[in-house]
Amino acid sequence: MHPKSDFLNILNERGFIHQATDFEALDVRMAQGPLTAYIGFDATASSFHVGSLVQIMILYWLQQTSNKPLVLLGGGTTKIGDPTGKDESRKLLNDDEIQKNIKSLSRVFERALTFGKGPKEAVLLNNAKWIDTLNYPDFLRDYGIHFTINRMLTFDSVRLRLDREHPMTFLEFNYMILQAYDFLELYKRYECCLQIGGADQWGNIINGVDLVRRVSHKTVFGLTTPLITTTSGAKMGKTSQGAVWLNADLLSPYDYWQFWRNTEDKDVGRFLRLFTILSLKEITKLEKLEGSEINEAKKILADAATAFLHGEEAVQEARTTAQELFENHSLNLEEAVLPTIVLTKEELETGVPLIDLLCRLSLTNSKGEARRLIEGGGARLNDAPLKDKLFNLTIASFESQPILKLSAGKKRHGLIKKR
RNA sequence: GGAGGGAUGGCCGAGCGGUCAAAGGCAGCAGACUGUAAAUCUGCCGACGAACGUCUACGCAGGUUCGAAUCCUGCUCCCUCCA
Repeated sequence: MHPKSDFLNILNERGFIHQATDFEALDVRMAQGPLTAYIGFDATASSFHVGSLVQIMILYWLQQTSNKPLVLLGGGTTKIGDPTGKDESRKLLNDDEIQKNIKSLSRVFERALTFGKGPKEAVLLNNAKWIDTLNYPDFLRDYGIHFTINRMLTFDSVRLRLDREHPMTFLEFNYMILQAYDFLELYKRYECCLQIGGADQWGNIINGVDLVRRVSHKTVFGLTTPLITTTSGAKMGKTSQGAVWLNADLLSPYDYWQFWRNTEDKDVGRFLRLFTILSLKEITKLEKLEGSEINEAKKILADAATAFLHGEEAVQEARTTAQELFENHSLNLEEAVLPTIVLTKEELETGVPLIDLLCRLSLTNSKGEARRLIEGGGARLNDAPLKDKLFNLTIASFESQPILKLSAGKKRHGLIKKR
């Protein structure tokens, strides 16, 4: 497969393509000149996590290849709840929560995309704008007529539920119609003729393609990306501390950097292609590294992925801290970007239990967990294992240094300062 | 409307009056080995407490019992069959 258009060529080389409605025709169209494409996102949480990063990268590449990306945040559709891939309906969010989520979600695009009114500038949209004002009977007459139940029942999102004998409400059943309508609306407003989404969105996407053809008699396209898992088959990005969030207030750039640094060997090449904007030439070179040398590639992956999201400055901080922490074992505690707590004089006089410190630094989620960590030998103060679960931190510990490092295991660390 | 089956910890799934904070698996955490990898082995894996322990938890609300995830009643939701 050798696509003629820059965009599809890049996507193809980097492993972004799973399925397309008419790949050849789309390629011809894209080779002719810029086009407008959209990706829709749910507003069910206040931040994206790494699972959505593939789509964000694609928006970036769209813009880099002179196409116009539309970012659609589903203020309207989130109220319905996408049943795709779920066995049970989600609890519904109210308008307030959705509004807040949209605001918080949209920040992620600031660094990846340039927004504006120009031909290749991105536009951020909220489908509540057209969905909230729909009139039920009119909508049914104008668009309901284009959907048959027979066909709707064959879509995975519906069929799997039915097969498993799980209930699907009429509300959820309508989701695909509304997503199809989004595509039509964007076609009319922006001449958007390509929708991209994850592999699970295929059904929703082809419904949109069909609707545009039926209503406007135009051919538009759909393209899906593969579901990204690690080589071990696990879905990417969950830890005991929660999901790998993209917003810095939920996951610090340092932790984000660490996430990529800890990539499995076998995933490095694939992830470099997908989640960084490094040239393929460079990636090919990095992929050839073997044995422990592949760690260099992992660092570059972490740098590049973090830079894309959080900027160069955050990378420097994260990398310096990581290097001192893991390689030189000489952490400059003054400048390290680790979670930090500051203890008052009074606290140090009475003494602060080690267990509390672990919790306050979010190294453990409960006191019991902290206790177990200590018992298991995973707690360290300035790299010295601390097996006394009743240990009390007092001013005495600060005698030789002003800042202490507290660790849970070899990878998670926090700092303790005194006022 | 009638008859029957079901709802268990983040997920899957056993338990069917005491020995149940609930088998087993997955996920997660820590230790060992390594390369901040994988695989493997070991330990941990509801909350609080130094600890005897206390509290919360087997859909919800009551009840029987010395004692209930387990029995009874009502309710909610799901499934199957009949109308």
